[in-house]
Amino acid sequence: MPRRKAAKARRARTDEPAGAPINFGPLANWVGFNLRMAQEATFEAFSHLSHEVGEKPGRFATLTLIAENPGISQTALSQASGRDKSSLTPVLVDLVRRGLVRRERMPGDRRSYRLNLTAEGERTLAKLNACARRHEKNLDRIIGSERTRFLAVLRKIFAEIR
Amino acid sequence: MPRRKAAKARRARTDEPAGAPINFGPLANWVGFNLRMAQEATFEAFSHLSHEVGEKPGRFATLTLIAENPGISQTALSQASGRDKSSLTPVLVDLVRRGLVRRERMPGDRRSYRLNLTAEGERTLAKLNACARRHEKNLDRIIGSERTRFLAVLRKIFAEIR
DNA sequence: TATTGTTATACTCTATAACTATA
DNA sequence: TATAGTTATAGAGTATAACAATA
Repeated sequence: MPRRKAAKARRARTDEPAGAPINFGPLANWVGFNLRMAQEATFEAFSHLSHEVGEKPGRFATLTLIAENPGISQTALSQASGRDKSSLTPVLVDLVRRGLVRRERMPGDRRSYRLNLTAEGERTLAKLNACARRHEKNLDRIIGSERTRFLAVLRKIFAEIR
Repeated sequence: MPRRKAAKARRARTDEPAGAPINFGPLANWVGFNLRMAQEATFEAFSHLSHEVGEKPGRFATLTLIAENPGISQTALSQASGRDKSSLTPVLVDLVRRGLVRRERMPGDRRSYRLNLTAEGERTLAKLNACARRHEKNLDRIIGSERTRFLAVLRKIFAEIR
């Protein structure tokens, strides 16, 4: 798990009594840098939770997108997640093999598949949603009353940064 | 560049006239998800700028940490960046080969090196800092008056999330 | 014995290009 | 010709474990 180290580094900056005081210089004041640190730490925390229910964190978005867009094609799914379709192939092979996703030929166009969750897939997604709720609760505890404003800024950045 | 695709996906959600309206379901309201989307988009934007000056975005933090902590050892540097020391070896080999970093044996302890920027390293860091300033200006334009509060929340998340 | 840095190796995630089978 | 999905392959970035040199 690549995230263990990151956790240790974070602790080094917070818990550590002394040792070697590292200077982050201008980095410490840059939004980009802090955005990255916060995101990595957050992702790592969610990773832990999802591994507890036996899933990789990356599966969450895939399962959600299939659940919310029943019958979606692999190409549409890859576009929605911003990844090349070839990156999706092994993910779907795994999800189908484990019985979480059902893949059927489109009736009208036999080149494409339509994707749906199986009952097992729904159960797994429910478990991941429970993780996400726990995770969000932790974040809410930290963010407090800023939540709405904070979320609005994140969305604005995503929509407008080039 | 893995980031091209992400850019396309973002555009798909914003510019696109129609096509296939993708449902993001509960994902759209989760802080964790939005944090990730914002960070990926931001990192991609900085990537472009740093490639324009012929550097990888990841070199920025490494060069800054060396500049701000002259004579730092590889182990200390790896801890500061939250990566294993073995991950740093190829990075430093590259930076030394390109004449950006000077590596000298510690006088007192001949196991370790002390790292410093060369004049060329300083120049490259200056160029990357210029990128970062441009990048921050873009972010500031988007974030507006929220900046201080937004930054405070990011730092709080990084410090407290587990 | 413990620590610093390197090497060997592997894993994850991603991409591009060439391919197959349809259309 | 064009599109949906797969395969082959590669690259970036990370990790662990074993090692050599030094402490």
